[in-house]
Amino acid sequence: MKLTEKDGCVLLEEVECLDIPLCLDCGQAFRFAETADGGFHGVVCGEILDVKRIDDGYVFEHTDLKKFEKIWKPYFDLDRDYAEVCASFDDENLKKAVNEFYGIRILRQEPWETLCSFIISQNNNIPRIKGIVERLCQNFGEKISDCDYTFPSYEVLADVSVDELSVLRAGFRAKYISDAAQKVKSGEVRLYELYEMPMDEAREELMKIKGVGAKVAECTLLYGLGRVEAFPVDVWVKRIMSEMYPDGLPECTKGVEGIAQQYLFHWRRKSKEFLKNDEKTESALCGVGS
DNA sequence: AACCAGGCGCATA
DNA sequence: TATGCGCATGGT
Repeated sequence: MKLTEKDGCVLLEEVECLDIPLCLDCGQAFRFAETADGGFHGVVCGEILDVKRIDDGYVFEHTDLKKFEKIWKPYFDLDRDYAEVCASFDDENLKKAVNEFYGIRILRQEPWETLCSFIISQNNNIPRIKGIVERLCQNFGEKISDCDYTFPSYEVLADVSVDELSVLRAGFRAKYISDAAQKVKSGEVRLYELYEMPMDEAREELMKIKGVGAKVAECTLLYGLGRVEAFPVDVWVKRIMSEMYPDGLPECTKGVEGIAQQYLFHWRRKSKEFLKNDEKTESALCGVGS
């Protein structure tokens, strides 16, 4: 990894397996948007991220080496050797997924933001999840620029009534957000102790919250607490498991199931390889009743 | 106009 | 333990 500071920017070069646009747009984070110049813009831990590709590296705007070490290096999990992890995947499907979407990493997002975002994600679609999260920040976060807001803290949200949360248009999820904020604030849920807690205990801790089941707990542990052994199973991963791994995940994913999951998830959703069959399935389903 | 969306809580057996 | 249904809202 090579870092160079210049004019209030940091140039990042020589990192294997890092595709930042892909990381920010593969369904693990909900606060980023592509800019007109092909970069990405968002807010992380109160810091504005503006990043774009340049030659073989990336330019991070309005930051310096110190801030980069503190915020962006952990956020993009730059100390983990993903090339090595990917190379260890001794499995045909995983190899295809990695080959087509090389550079996906598991983001180390802020735990509360992750928990809250994935509560909102349930029975929901990504464009609307993003809208709700955006309104959450605009209404209850701190304004840090003309158009940027921080993600609101659990302390703030714990004192916002479910009724006041109706501006989010989050539907039945509003009461879950409120319950989560209150339980984290009171210490009933020890969110910031989940980094090293045994996985089963960590899952149970999160599932004390109303609206947090196995899937949301697993996503929080994976994307929020860097627990790469977590394995969220959603509708897409269910498809993968039944289509490709009826007897369970291959041995080579042991300990990094979450990383394997992210590649498989994105591949199964986005690869052209599956488009035809999925359309066929849909039209077949549509045709049943008519 | 039904049906679906990175699920979950609750009721029922 | 295992199913199945309803749920707020918005997009096709």
